[in-house]
Amino acid sequence: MAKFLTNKEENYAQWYNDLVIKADLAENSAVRGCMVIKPYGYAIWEHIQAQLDRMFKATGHVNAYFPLFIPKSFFSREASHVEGFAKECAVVTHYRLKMDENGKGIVVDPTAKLEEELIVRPTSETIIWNSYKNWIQSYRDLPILINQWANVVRWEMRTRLFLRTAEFLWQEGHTAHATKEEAVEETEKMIGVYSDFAENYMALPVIKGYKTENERFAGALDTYTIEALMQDGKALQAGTSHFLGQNFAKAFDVQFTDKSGKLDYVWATSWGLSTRMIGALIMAHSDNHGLVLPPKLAPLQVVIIPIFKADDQLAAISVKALALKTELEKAGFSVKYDDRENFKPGFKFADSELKGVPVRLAMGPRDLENGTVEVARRDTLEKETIPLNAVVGHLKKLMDDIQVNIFNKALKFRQENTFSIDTWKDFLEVIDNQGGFILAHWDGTSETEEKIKEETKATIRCIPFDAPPEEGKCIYSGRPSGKRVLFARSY
RNA sequence: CGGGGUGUAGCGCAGUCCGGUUAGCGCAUCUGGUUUGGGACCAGAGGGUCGCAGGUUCGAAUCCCGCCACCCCGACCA
Repeated sequence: MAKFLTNKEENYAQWYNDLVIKADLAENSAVRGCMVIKPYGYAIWEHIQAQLDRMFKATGHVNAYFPLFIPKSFFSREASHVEGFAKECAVVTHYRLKMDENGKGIVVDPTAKLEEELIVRPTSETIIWNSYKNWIQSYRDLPILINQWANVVRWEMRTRLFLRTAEFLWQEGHTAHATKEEAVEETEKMIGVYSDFAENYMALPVIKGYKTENERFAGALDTYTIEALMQDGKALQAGTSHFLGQNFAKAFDVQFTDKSGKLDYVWATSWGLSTRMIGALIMAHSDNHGLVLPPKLAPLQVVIIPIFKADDQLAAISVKALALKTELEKAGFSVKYDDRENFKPGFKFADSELKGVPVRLAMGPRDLENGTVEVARRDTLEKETIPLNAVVGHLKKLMDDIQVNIFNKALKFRQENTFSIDTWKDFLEVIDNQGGFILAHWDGTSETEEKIKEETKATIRCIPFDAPPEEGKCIYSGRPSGKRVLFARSY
């Protein structure tokens, strides 16, 4: 079965790579570390975008667009921000090429050196706050609630399709507020939007929490995260929301007059979610047959496959199948009729599974005779035959079932792979042998966190929002701790 | 950026150690025919700057030098 894919039990990393390529989501490009997102993969991103965009608008945000290039001087304004990103920035130094004087090829024109070098944005806080400075004078100008859909560049050493690429697509929200409380509320609201999106659209259960100081965004006072567990027991940070305090306002001198006429710095947040989510989607749900996509994000929800011997048979089936396609489309499903004549049904079945189409309908002579259609669901691979006139109603319910089922499956997996650990010995045992999430006590110091990372490669993924107070001793140092934090090896 | 591996037709590979006809094989593609309820078969055809650039040689996919890309493992990160 699935002879074109590496089994995920055999080699999970290879299975992932195979799947991205074979399902036609993306491929490597001629540029180191950069991927080509192919139409099928991009369609998934478009669904992610469309839904998130609706959710951003519903929470009062508007879209805008800021430049790809950031003057180097802007970058150095916020100290910890520069430090965080300096090592992975692409820099534009020249603005012109010319023909090589020795006649061969084209070279950078050394006379066209930029006076001030430009950084290709790894994130846009600085360029955006430089604009906000001009937009904000009074409390009446606040809040500013802007999102941008953009590409960013982070010069990564080691890349993997979707999970970590030198250039990736994302959205970044950047908001400005009059009060700390309002900014914190925004930060919380947006991690809530992400978690709602992850769980209800991606069918991906996530744990919301605070990042530790070590794992925090460069320049943030507080970073909130949603953490998901992949099928190989590694964690993946699926979205982050940052409370930036007044750091960027101070760096760019953005002050406003409040109601009482007093001058104060503006409070900021930023939040982002990237094409990495597609990697999460793959690793959370898919199997050895291929992708498993949640109906709410699948580019194609239903594929109809005709089964026929002779041309006149195909013609008869096509009439019914196309009528069904129209009916399903009217009901809001995205449907493809796969009447390619150069492939046998078996191939098409396998192909629809590889691509993760949630529901497959097969229609052959038998069905024509009986007025039925065969319905196969991708998540469980179960098949059943139902009357043609009941298909629309059936699929409406089935799509919901699939959406819920893959969420529950992922949730069950997470529950079975989350361990409450109290001794260092058990911690090592679990990290090395099964992976997964570990809930354990931690003394709250960066030193301990570093030591644990060095010795086990596990990091604190987050301090869960809902971690109940519980007296205990740090798993590593034995010092007192007031609650458990979430450890895992991560992507 | 360090260690290891790979690069030969669209894809997967053999050939490279030990240089020597016209660079092969499978899949895919095209044509014709037979097929079609879980990855069809037969016959024929097309498709190659052997990753790129130098060098050694009468002769280089093969040997030498440099570069590039990808994969795996580390360090760094969303």
